[in-house]
Amino acid sequence: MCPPACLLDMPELPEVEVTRRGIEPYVAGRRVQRVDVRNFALRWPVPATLARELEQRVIHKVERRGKYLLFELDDGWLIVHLGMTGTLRVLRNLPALPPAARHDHIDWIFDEFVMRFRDPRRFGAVLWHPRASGGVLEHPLLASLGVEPFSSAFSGTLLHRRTRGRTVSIKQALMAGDIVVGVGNIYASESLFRAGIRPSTPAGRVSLPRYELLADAIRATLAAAIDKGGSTLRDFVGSNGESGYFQLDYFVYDRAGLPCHACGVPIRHIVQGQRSTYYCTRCQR
DNA sequence: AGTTCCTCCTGCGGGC
DNA sequence: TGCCCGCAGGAGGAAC
Repeated sequence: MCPPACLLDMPELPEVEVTRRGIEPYVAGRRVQRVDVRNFALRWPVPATLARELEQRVIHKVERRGKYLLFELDDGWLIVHLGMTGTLRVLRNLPALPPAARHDHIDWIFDEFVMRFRDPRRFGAVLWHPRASGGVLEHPLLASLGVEPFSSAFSGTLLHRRTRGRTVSIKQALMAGDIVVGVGNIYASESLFRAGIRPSTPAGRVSLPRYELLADAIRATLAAAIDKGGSTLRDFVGSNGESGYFQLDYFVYDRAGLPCHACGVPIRHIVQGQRSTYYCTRCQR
């Protein structure tokens, strides 16, 4: 069972979006003075040229695609994925800048603040995509991603169409990221509860009306999490080294054996694709 | 093409 | 108290 502290360290789309909103006002339009890479061994090696590409260059804006953060510069994009335990923080109190701790792998040093990447488990990634290689969405990691859940392209119809003939469970199909992005392990369980769909149902056997409910449930779940994060945004951008991640009151996630908030039946825990799933045996059929 | 399995890494908790 | 072991997880990539 995942201990509570672990839950605070799992960035899904809402956490990534809240991070983007937290740092964008600081870095947009600002010039990177220096880049300090202390550990190049993330999920993929940090490019040896990272400092050379970024130093003395201006970051124009910060966008998000799925769970990837995209920092646009003149000559290319800095791509950051937070993995499981990654955080990006803005440290403004330079005279009292905390010394880099064991898992503080990269600092981007600006005139008036430092942006620091911490990632204890190093499942995160920090990459560079030169403009000469095309738009950032052509990057191999981004090119085949599914649609954004808040875009007009995302709908029950899309979920229905893209799952015809698929035998994989609906929960695993949601998490795969090739149909819709940003629905990780926690919010997959939560969204399926809201939609009243059993996570083990083969994706190809979920009806269109139920997919319409699911699309709404996914948007509602993610939006609620982003709102919650927005209300605690100040905790993200501070001078201390705390995580700052937020946590919704989950309907089912990590609540094995506890009563369903809707009907009181104990929440069940199963494993799908080596990942924990939680659901209500009465509310989800 | 679709599905399943493996892998990276560290912190935490259980068992002794 | 301390040590060893096993597990969790995002998601790409290999193997069917």
